[in-house]
Amino acid sequence: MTDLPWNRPRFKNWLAVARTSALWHQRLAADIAPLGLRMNQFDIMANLLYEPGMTQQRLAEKIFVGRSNLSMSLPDMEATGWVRREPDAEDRRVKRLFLTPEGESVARLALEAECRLLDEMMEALSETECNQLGDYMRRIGDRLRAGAAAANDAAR
Amino acid sequence: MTDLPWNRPRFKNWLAVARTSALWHQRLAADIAPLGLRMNQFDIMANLLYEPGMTQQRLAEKIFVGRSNLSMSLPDMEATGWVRREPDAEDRRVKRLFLTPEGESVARLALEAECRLLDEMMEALSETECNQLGDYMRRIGDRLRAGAAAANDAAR
DNA sequence: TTGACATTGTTCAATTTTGAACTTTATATG
DNA sequence: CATATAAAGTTCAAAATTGAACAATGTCAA
Repeated sequence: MTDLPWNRPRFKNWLAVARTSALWHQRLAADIAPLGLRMNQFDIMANLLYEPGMTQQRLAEKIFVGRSNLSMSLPDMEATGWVRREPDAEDRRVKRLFLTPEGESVARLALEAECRLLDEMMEALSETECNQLGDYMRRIGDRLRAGAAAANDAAR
Repeated sequence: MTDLPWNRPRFKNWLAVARTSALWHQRLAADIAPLGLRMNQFDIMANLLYEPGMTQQRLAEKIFVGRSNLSMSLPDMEATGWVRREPDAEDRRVKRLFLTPEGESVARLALEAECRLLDEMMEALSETECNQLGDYMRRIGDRLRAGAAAANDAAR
């Protein structure tokens, strides 16, 4: 492969994925900013709304961030009154994370904003196409995770 | 909308897009790290390989980053010997960006790594499906851009 | 039980990223 | 022409993010 990959189908098509995701990230960030939320915080809160009681460790993995990131940002969110951390009864190392009522209502507002954006952009696809899109991305994601695990094993 | 959106098709499917993109970002970052490249630098160099002579302004837009970001990182990359900046003849405000020969060879290596990763993960899709994926994402991207433009006009 | 190892979360300094103010140059309008 | 406004790039301090070292707790095998 000495010539450039921009006309390879896989490359070109994935570029559309990467670009559109980045654009979406930017738009969503703008849409939730009025709520006083940054993307990082939104990720945290949406995950806690979906799965209350998460561990910091688990949350960090889900949002692709280091553990220290949460150690830095959670105290702020706790001070703001959005998040509550309570020590686990069984394992005294772990802290379990919950949204406060105020945190939950902010999270719901942000999710509504996300849904509005989603509705706007997903108008471009039929429901069938939308489902196909999800299917394709899940399949690719599975491959990626398998590859990451293999690379991990090799490094071990 | 008082109940949670996780079982809405649009939400669920887009979540797969967001998650898989993030995972891909992480894997690619790991794969190019041995070349001494960070993702930000890779984005810069790949774009300059594709379109030499870009303006800093234009490059910043393409990689979704502020102008100051480039003002900070380009001098480093120039010092490393990967990038060259030359003043535009017609407009003395702009600097045009080029890869040096060494920069180009690093960029090509990184692109090869990206192609390997792409081949690995795109095995999950047939060529038709891969093209559909690109098509869907381009259509969504168009919608997003239209919406962003509208929001911009409204703010004006 | 002990000792080695793994896991969870924190700390802290270093790196990266950002946004606002600024300089310089170009463009448009009266 | 003169003046106002816009655009390109830089600077700088503030904010966000990271990774490595660390403390505390849990696990497992001998």
